[in-house]
Formats: sequence, structure tokens, C-alpha cells
Amino acid sequence: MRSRLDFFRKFPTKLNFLSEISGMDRAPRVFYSPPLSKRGLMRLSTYFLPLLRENPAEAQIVSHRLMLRAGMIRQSSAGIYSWLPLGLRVLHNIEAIVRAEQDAAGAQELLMPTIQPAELWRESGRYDDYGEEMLRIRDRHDRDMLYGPTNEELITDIFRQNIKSYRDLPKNLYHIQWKFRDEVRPRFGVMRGREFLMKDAYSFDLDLASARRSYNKMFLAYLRTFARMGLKSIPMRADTGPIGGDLSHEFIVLADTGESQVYCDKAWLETDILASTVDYDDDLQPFFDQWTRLYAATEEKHDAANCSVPADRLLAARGIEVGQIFFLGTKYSKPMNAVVAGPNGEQIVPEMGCYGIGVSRLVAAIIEASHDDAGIIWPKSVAPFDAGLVNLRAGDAACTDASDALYQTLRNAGIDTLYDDRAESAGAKFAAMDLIGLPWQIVVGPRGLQKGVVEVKNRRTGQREDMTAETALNRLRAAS
RNA sequence: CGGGGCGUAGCUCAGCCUGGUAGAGCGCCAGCUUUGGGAGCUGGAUGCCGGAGGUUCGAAUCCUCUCGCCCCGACCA
Repeated sequence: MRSRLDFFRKFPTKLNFLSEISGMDRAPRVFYSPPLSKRGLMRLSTYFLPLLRENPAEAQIVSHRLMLRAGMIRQSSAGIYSWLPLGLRVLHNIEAIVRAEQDAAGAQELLMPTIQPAELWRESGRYDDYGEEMLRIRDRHDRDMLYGPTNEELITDIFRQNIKSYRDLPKNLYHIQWKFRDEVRPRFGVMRGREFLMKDAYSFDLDLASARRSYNKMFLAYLRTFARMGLKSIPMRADTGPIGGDLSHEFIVLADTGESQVYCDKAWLETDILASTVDYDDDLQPFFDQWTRLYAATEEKHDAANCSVPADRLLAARGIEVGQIFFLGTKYSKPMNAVVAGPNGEQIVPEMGCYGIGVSRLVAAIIEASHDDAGIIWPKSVAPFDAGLVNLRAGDAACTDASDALYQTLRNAGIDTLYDDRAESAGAKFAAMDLIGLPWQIVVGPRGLQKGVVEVKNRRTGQREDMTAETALNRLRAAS
């Protein structure tokens, strides 16, 4: 402690401002921007992408196997993973879509810490209720802390400290943060990890009608969010579970390898949320009613005997839960005394809602829903790169020159490209590209060069087509 | 938390039963030859056989304990 004081005496506080030390306040406010040609060169010869040829023994489901094989993640301990460059790119893309749609729905992003004080959880009563799943920590001062499994208490605390008037409502606050739940049995890679990235939003409203509007906004936002990732999600009425409240929907993505058995009306397959022009400011109740009219139930809720859907229209499928929304009522606001003053000075206990999206789980869910025997097939909205450029013969000067030139052209055109410039055999390169699943592959080889063409392959359809480099560029431009 | 299984080279695995100087394929490194769907040849490197203790002249192998990981179930964004 003594030495710290000495330090501050020696260096007066104002010298802690960089500008005062170096005169940077006079420096022009222009940041160094490297030329495009130097920015983030993504050459496979130097990119950190450890691919596995064989399936790791511990991975059972396809998304876990492919994420390991494609060099996206590596396990650190049970249910805890490091995200390698390729995986992190996908995670960021998914995060961006979630964020964009939350913002559009009127939610505001903030960031709460991963470590929380036990005190708040004692207020809500959950410190004792939550059980072994919550990772409890004691700091050096013997204070009880915990690694947050969720954030209702913390957001309610922030709310009550800073929002005092009915005029400030409604509010919807969200963050995207790592959570920890000490699952007894983590499995399936990031599908059910102990540490996971989650978007959680919390709404505060003056009355039930307003809370209902907040709920409906998130309902729409969720349908749109998943659709933008190329996923068809189906909202299913759900149990509220230990979080509480009495209105809740799970958003299930259909995938053959999904964890839960679900039943729904086949008409769900025909729906297209992105075609809907409904706006967040509209009255969303008719929309909500329409989108909950069709039958959909998880195995727990499904009752074959009393199912309203005729057998020929009933679809039995596997599904993955990628999000859940809850109406909470005053479950947290009341015990934690989060109140605002009403128009007449009366105290109003806000109605709350909470809304979760499993961001890291979505990476796995998308793979489960979109892959083939050769590897991943990324929807373009979340793909780690728009395209892969393959120099089929890295030892050949003409091939390399043409590939280098095309790489520059693609980059200048804003097409995010991973350039395979390795001296590998053709087969190995094709296999690697298929495995990591970029939407487009552009193959530059000696055979095509003689005819003045490159080959463009669509990963999803498998269709391959020869065209000039210029046409290829236009094709990719049009596609992105 | 109940039940089951597995820890040997970067990966997939053999060796263990029946103790006797650590293995294969792929990957990695070097060289040469190849080159349009995971190339060939030659040479090379790589292991506290998960950890600790015990039995034994001698332990990857047998015994005890322990740690880690995976699977089924219950639980779960």
C-alpha cells in the first residue's frame, strides 16, 4: 500500500493523462490506417487453422466433430473451450446479427460482469435455491462471489439504483456475456458447455399491457434473428422453469441431430418470417397470435391423444433450443425493491421479462442444421469468410501470379477471402475447403488458366462452373 | 448425482489377459519425384504409457489410491 502511494506522489495524477505527457492533444485525430493490401492477410500458409483429418474420439455429434476438425475450437476442460480464429469469426458474426436485431427491437446494449456478489442473490433468494450449478467463489477478503449463470439480480440492481421515474419506462437492456453453469454433465461440445456465450435481455414495464408489448417485440426479434442465420426456428410454449413467471416460449431449430423430440404442424415449414413486413412499432399482438396459432410442442408438452393437428399434418422431428423468452412479472423487482415513482408519486413495481439466446450454442446449431458428409456448409450471413481462393499449384509461377492477383482483386472488392496458398496436393485443398464450408470456392489451376478461366464452386449446391476471373468477381459480388 | 467406458506420439489406435529395453497408420521435419478430389519413394524427429504409492530382480502390463475425459440416465440457454 505504501509503495502505491509513493507512486502517485511521484507521478502527479495529471501526468497520467497521455495527452499531457506527449502533447498528443495537439496531434491530428487521424488514426493510422494500413493500406488495404496489408490488412489482415488471410493466407492459409500462415493462418492458424489446425485441421484434423480424423474424428477426435471424444466428439459424438456432428457439430462437435466438425468444429474440432475444422479448427474452430479446442477443449480446455469438460464443457470449456477455446475459440480458435475460424470459430471466433463465426461467433462474432452470430453475435453481430443478434445485436443488430436486439437494437432494432429497441433494446439497449450494456455489459455486466461475469463475477457477481452473492449479496444480490441472497436478496432474491436464489443464492440458496440455485444449487450446485452455480460456481461459487470466495475472494481474498472472504466475500462470497459467484460466476454468473444469469443476470436477473444484477440488472435489477442496476435498474433500481438508476431508474426512479415511470417516465423512464419502458426499458429493455441486454448484454452478450459469458456465463458459467456448472453442469453435472457437459456434452456435445459447445452445444452444452459449462461456459457459454449468451445474449440476455431484461425488460422493465409499468404495467402488464406494456410488458406484453415488450414480450412480443422480443418474440418477433427472435424469429428474425434465427432466420437471418439461415435457421427456421419454431416458437413453442414452454415451462417457465426455475426462472419463474408464467408466459414463456422456447425457440426450437429443427435439425436431425437435435437433442429434443418435437412435434409441429407441417405448415411451419412453409412459413417465412423474413417475408413479413411487420414493424417493431406496430401492434404486435395480431402477429404474435398468428405465429402461435400453428401447433408446436416439445415432447414434454406434446400429447398425441389430444393433439389438435391431424396426423397427416403432424411433423415429428428433432430440435435444438436456441432461445427462450420469459415473462417474469415482479419476481425480481418486488423482493429487490426495484420501484419507480408513478405520476401521482405512488410507487410502482415494474413488470419484468427476460430473454435469452445461446450465442455459442448457435454456432453448433447452425452446423447441425447445415452440413454434409464433407463438412460444414455455412449460411453466408455467419460464414467465417465469404469465399475461399484455392491456388491449386502453389509451385507454379503462372498459377501463383494469377491467384495472388485475384486475391487482391477480391479483397479490394470487399469480399472476405481465405486464400489457400499452401503447397498441398489438390485433393487435400479441396477437402479442407469443403470441411470449413465457406459459401464459395474459387479454384485457380493450370488447366483453367490455359483457357483463361477459374472454377467457381457453390459449397451448398456443389455446382461448379468455369468462368473468367472477372465474371467470378461479379458473381461473388452479387451473392454478397 | 446413479450406471458404464476410456486415459500409450499431434490424431486414430494396437500392445495389457500371460510382467522382460515402446509400436502401427495418418500427421510433422528434410530431400527427390509428383500435382484437378485427402500423392509416391527415401531418410528423420516425437512419448514422465494421466499421476502417486505398492508387489517384483524387473511394471504400459499386476494391486491400491487418485486425477482427467467420454457415453447412457436424471438436469439444462
